[in-house]
Amino acid sequence: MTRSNSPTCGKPVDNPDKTTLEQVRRQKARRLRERGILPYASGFRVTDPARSVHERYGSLTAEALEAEHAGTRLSMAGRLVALRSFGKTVFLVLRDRSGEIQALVRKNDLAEDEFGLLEDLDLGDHVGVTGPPIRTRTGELSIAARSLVLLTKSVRPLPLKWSTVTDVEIRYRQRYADLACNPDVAEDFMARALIIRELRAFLDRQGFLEVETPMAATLAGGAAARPFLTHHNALDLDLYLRIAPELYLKRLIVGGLERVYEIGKMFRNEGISTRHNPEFTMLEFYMAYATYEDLMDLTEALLCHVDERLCEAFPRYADGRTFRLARPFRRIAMKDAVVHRAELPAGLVDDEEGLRRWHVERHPEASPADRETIARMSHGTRIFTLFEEIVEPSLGHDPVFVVDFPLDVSPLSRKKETDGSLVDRFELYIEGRELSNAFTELNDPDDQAERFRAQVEAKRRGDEEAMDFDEDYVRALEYGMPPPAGLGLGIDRLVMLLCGKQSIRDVILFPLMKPEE
RNA sequence: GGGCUGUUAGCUCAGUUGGCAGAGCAGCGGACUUUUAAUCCGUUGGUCGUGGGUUCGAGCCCCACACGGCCCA
Repeated sequence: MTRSNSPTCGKPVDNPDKTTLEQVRRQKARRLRERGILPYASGFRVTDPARSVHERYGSLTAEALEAEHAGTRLSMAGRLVALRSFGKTVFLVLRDRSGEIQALVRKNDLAEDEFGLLEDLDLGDHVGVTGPPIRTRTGELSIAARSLVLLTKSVRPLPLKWSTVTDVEIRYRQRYADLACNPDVAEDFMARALIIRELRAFLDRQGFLEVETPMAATLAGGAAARPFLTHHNALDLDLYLRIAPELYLKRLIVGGLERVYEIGKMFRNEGISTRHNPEFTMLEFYMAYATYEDLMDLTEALLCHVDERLCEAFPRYADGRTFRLARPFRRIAMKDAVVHRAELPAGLVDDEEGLRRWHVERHPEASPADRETIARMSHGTRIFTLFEEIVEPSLGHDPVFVVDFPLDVSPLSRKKETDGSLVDRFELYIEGRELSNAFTELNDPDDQAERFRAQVEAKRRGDEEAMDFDEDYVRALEYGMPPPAGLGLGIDRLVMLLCGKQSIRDVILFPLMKPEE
């Protein structure tokens, strides 16, 4: 037989003829074919998923079921996850996407050849049963099988009993096996879907329009990151995969859409870690006539709404949390936080030369090249760096808005009217990790052009994450952008946070893995 | 990129000083018409991640590589 090698799954497709367990299952499939039973059937009318059987009959006694439902014919299909045989009575447990239900199979209730099917069933097969709801002697709600059909033979064994798949390498490379063996994992992804659904619901109610902007374009802007390069053959054109939708969404604000959002994949050509996957999902929204302060309020409301819905549907995610989403979230100014946390002498934070010396002296063990980098950074970049070094690790568990970022690290944000070295921007930290980044948008085309020129200069000096000059974007600003504020929020990190996952790979169905071999 | 660490049966894992490759579950054969990880009797199953090296002898020691995990940059 032939099998294709998928790129994410190099070796697991070993030679099936080498494992006895598979040979046995294939042998059973052959036997069934010889008896005229197809091991891979087509279709089955399911009218009663596991959960609905429990919901409808779970409160009825054995006597009530016997008296009122002896003639009821339920129909359910699922994966066989347990089989207990007593010779002429066999208990099956079937799992579908809604839950599990037991089927009681008695020899006397079935046609002769149908009962014989059990000989050739294995854990992992998909089967369909029909029959009335009953309660067994030990009180378990079950379907008393009047018919039993094999729908799909599983020729590769899954661990469905004592053990399960825990090896993360198998879990991420063969997510299908992970999902089939670990119902909690399926629930994690239902939670992810719910979170995204509720983000949309909240924004839709606020009058935002969901839009889609290009994933492949000739410029990669809107964030500091290295892009992936791809190629359009017909146009013989190099294209970048997007690193952020920001500049497109703001073009739509120029166009008058006023409130827009996009949820989609971003691609950043960087390393892999428990918090980074090269492709990830981000929400960005932009709102005309709003400021970053308005967005802090909106963000609090958004996150509290989503979390409330999540915990209603899946209460287990509220257990064991170390943070609390209680409004209003704490707000601190970046410079104040650095001064306070680093216990800087009065005035030093505004003394460019003095702060440089202080910063260099903080790193006596640094290599000459690193000391040179530290010495050369701009004053604003230095304050931002000191924030990351000194303040970030001590932010605590609860949500904190860090506000008033240096201009030098914010090429797209509007300058503060009271202090041109700062911008109207915040980042939201929860559990000490950055979750969201937002600012009042720069809508002055000349200022924007100047910031792009600074980025181009930084790129020329070797900063691979600096942006290119986006002339079309500046042209858009020249038409006039109603003053907006905008926010970006990492969906994967939000799901990690709300669902208590330590690795981004636990919230991405198919995380990037190196090919095996 | 650096440090530490893991890879043994389908799954989860033991494996002593370097001396015949182990367990539970799954599987296979048998008993059993109300079980809940059913039970009982019997039993099969291995390229010890890959490739070298040391040794009379390597799952174990050494080197390289592959793929993971954790920490750091």
